[in-house]
Amino acid sequence: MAYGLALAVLADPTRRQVLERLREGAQAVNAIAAGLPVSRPAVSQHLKVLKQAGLVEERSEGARRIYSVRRDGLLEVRAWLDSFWDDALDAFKLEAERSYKVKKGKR
Amino acid sequence: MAYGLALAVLADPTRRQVLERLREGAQAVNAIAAGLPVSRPAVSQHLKVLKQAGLVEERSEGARRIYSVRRDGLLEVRAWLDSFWDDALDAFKLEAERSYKVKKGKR
DNA sequence: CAAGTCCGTAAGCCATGACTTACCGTAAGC
DNA sequence: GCTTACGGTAAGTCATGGCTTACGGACTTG
Repeated sequence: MAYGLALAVLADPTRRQVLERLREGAQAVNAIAAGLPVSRPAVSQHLKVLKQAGLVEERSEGARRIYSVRRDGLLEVRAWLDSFWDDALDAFKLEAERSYKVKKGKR
Repeated sequence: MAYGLALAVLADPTRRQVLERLREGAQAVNAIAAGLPVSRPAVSQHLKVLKQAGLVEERSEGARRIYSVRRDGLLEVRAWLDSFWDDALDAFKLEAERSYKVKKGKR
């Protein structure tokens, strides 16, 4: 239902780079900012927006804030895209979620 | 590969409304603009951008330009989202495409 | 061919948002 | 307790882009 906000947030290339960094695993803000072409405060701002959109989640670890991808947020966008295949929607969602759980279980 | 452009394009609410109108079937520009809260030229501009991003396609029918959704463009975005499930990606894509064809064939 | 429809493009306005530097609170280490 | 890392927030700048009105070209119809 919040796919609109998520899409607006995913529109920014820097923000997508942040997400891609997090794809490899949860990281602190400094670690994320290292290697990105923008300043650390800029990354902080992006993380705030990503969090509001439900695309990342934050956990405190001492003085550090560890961010990680929140896949449910991405699923909402996926669901909207799937809706363009109309009645195939339900099949998509079910299969997708089932596949994911199966994969996870295997590890 | 062009998912970046597609995401930037999908970020705009009006543009998504245009797409949603087209979900019900191919339409001419006037028909699309009717019911939308913006002017017809604005719709034209959005259609241009949507076309550049590969999200719609255009066909001429006399003086009218008929636009329709180009699902392959949406699939690129889907594929990128799926990549956040890493190796589950291939399974998703295969299942999704297969499901779609099955559904289509049933009609 | 003249009048009317369809729609793309140009020009200009204005709001939004991405970025920077500067600053401040909080936690950790010597 | 001081100093140093960590990172969120404020303020200000600047570019981007979505919208409008005005215009012009292409096709259709009488």
